[in-house]
Amino acid sequence: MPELPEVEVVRGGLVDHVVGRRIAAAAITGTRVARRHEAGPLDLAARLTDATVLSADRRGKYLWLVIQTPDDDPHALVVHLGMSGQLLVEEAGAPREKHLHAAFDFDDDGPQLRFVDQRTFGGLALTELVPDRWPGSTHTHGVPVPVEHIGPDPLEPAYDQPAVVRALKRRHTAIKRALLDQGLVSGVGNIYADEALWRAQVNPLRETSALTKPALGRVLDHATEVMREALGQGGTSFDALYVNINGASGYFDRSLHAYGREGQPCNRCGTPIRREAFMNRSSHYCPRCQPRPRVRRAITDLSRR
DNA sequence: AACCGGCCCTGACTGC
DNA sequence: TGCAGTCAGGGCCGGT
Repeated sequence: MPELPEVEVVRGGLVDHVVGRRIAAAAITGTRVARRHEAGPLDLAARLTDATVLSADRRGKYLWLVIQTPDDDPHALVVHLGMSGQLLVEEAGAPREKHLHAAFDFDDDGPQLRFVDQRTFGGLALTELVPDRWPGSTHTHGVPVPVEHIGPDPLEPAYDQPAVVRALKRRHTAIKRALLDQGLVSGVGNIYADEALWRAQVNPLRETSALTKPALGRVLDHATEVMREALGQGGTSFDALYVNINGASGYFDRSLHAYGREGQPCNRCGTPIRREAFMNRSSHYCPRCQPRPRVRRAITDLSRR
């Protein structure tokens, strides 16, 4: 499941293998992959033809190629990998993958760029670039319109952790839901949210406004740290012609303390890790190190009156 | 306005 | 063996 570290690995692959090349032909299969491109798949393919890739950029889990056509301003080809999306760099003659949705040929006759996605939660869209509203932004071409509402991720200079802590203090929602809200801080998905909360010893259901600012800071510090560690390991595991999202699989095996460990002993205290349904997902936590919040007194009192 | 739940999608797995 | 049901979850959308 691509979260920030996996998407960053893919971005690095695009920098190495795609940036600087000119698209000669784009083939989009079906309509679902381009559902966020309002003008449809044929328009998307047509407008990418003869476009030169200027850069590969990322914020959180959003990835985009800045492309330049001869008679237009730079635009963004936004790529979201969703749950199962992959970008592959392969020879044009390579067998078609079962869930191949898009293929790009380049005018240097080098390898193709392909978008493969089994579950098509991901997709492609060509959008305008707008100035980034966050101070300290390093996105020199701006950000795509669909990324405007996405908060900076912890690995970019525009990330302002004290500001995020202040925003969390004003929220009245569970800390895990807040971590998964990409508008506040981006890049954290279900796996790293569970890991960060385990490391910080905070229950996923704790109210953000009820946590102290130092505790909120610790949660964010751990989220940042766990993603940095995953990136450090994931970045070593793809070869030259294969830009893969699965760089973190080895990391999962060795380093996860909470996610996917239901019933196994907590690595701090030995208590079996518990899994609970939350937001149509699962939360994994140690019931001893991360005790459930007490009854929400204010809400309970109100309901009794 | 903030918050929350439902939905999309397909392959792997489980239980009868 | 086959088949129905469940699970995985990022992001968007609509209801409260």
